[in-house]
Amino acid sequence: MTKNNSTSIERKVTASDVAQRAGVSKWTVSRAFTEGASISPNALARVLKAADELGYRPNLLARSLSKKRTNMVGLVVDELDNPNIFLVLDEMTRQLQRRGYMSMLLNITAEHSYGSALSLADQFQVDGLIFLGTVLTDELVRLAQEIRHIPLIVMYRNSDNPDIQVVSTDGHRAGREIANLFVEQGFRRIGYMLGPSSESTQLKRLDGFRDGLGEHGLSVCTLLPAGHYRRDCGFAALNHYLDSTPEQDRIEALFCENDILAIGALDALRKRSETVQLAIVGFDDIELAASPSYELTTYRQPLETLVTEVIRRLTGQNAGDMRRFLVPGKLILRSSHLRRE
Amino acid sequence: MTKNNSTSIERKVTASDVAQRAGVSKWTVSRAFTEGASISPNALARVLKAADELGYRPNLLARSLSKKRTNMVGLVVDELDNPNIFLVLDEMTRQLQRRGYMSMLLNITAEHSYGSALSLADQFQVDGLIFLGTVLTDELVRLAQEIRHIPLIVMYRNSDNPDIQVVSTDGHRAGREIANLFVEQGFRRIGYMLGPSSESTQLKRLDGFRDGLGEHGLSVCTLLPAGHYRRDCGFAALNHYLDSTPEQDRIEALFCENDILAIGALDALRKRSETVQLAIVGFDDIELAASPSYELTTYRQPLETLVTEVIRRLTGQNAGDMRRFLVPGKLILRSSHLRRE
DNA sequence: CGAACATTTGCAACCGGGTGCAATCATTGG
DNA sequence: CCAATGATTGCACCCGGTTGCAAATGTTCG
Repeated sequence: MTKNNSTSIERKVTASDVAQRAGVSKWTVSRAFTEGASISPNALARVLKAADELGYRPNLLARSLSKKRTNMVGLVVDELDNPNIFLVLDEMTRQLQRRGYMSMLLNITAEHSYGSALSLADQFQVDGLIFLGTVLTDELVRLAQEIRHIPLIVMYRNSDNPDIQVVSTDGHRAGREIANLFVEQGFRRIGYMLGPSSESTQLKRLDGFRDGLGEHGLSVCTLLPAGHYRRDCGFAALNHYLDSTPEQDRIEALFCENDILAIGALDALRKRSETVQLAIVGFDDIELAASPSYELTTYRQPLETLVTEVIRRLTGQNAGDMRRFLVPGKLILRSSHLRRE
Repeated sequence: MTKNNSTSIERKVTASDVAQRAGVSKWTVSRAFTEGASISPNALARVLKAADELGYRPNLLARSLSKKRTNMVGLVVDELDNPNIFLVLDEMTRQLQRRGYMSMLLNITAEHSYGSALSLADQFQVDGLIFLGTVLTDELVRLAQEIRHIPLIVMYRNSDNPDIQVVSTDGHRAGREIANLFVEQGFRRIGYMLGPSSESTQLKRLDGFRDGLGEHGLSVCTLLPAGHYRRDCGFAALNHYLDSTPEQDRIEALFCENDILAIGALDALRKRSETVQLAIVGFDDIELAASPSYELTTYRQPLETLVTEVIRRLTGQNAGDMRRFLVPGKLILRSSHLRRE
């Protein structure tokens, strides 16, 4: 972009300014910046030259006013303390930007901000709402639907609401794979640590885990509720269990609903004075899982595939009419699932 | 909001619709939604009633077109893998939302996306750019300045560019405090692990650390460059140092530029077969620092204060003309800074 | 060379609100 | 009771683009 030394402190350059300089009408300028519009090569060149000299960039808000689309999407987030969300945000914002979309972060961590956050998104005319690992309460869904018809997509979770598209890892299948892993290791007394219950039901991991164990005549013998997806909650949950369960009654293996809980659980094992035999598997494969402090066996979700699919749906290219898009992830074997020596 | 059962699939409700229903002109509707506008209590009530019945919400994009402000701010982020950014994003988006601002996430992780990301922000007419723990390269600053005059604020870093406001923890002071801590513990051979060098110079932690040691006749005897703020980089950096340094020559204490590096360093200690005597201190106080696996002594930045100040400046209430706002943080003592038994 | 068709380009109107001013209405007071 | 004063309200026009249509220009071919 050529340096504009005369009027850089002035107001924004508009299409009319460019038009005047290029000797065309402002409508022609508009066409120059519209893909596939009817414009002569000559006019196009003159407009682009003038635009470059003036440092012109179209005002997307004005454009959005007449077009129906704003190219802004709301990313609804409620667990900014779960490290997994980082990976997702990174990939998602990057792919969105590459396609000219702007990501608006909607933080609904504070309970009372449900309504105000969605209302704000509505007023800013977002093209769609993407729920990233968000607890989809009925209240939240109801509020989202009050916004004029835009795609509502939940990623990393499931939902039975017919108005919400689901793009997620196949939690049921993942649960079964992990059940098989434990069975192969010869464990028989097996537990499951779950997060916020409303959320757990949307993940289907527990269902698959139960079914998988069932196929071998086993069942989940202990459920450890952790309350939130936070390391300290996982820590406390397992600690409490160990405190209140005599050694001979304890589970031998534990599947934690996600990595941050599993890491809390591993911390609990480390912290105790006695040595506890307990195999642990997590979910997500966050960076820390690879740490030599944890060596966590876990299940990696196909992030890039999921994000791509979310954006396809967002831009209305949803092939077929499948409301749900479920893909398998990949088991990442480290050492935490092994019987300890 | 009253259920609107007749036209919920229709286009958006506009001010004119509300006006018609309330029996006033659309300008009166506009006034009803403008703080401090001149409108009779009677008209206000009628408009609000009609608006509620129709589910009307003003179109903020249209409003932005005539007003000068958009109430959208760009959050520029480039290290979505440093856990500390979570805390910041959470606090920042929450405070912004509370004031009716929308946060646009600008991910500039991929080098080539510098320009396109900022250009996008420009076209969306953001009211300001906040650099959250971002490497402020000259190139980035130049691009940002090409946008028409809006506040540019860097948080968590320093900058000498006169056009950029700085809101940050006093890194120099923090470095001195940590130097004193090590000196009190009786350490004499002391090292420092730094991240990307361009960034390190903006933090001033090393300068303060050096000065602090200098006051006791000591100096930083080893610099460990980690390349990036990532756990595996911290891990590799310390590992490499230990591999290449005979035991008697090694440092006794190490200040890592942030927690995630420190955690990598602690992982390196854990992973080694021999026991290494090395006290470690980090910076940020991320959640994981409290883990019993790490017990990391660290330095907590006054997040809420910083965010509040950023928003004050963003909204143009910058009292006085101080370009820099530097506040002290707080040393959090755990056990990693102690001489190991 | 001129009719028939294809490309370009300009124009009025519009997207959904906001601004400044003038017209209208309601009070107040002489 | 009527003029002066202040509070409300309506209106034309603007913000910076886009759309649909018609006029203008260019091209093809009998």
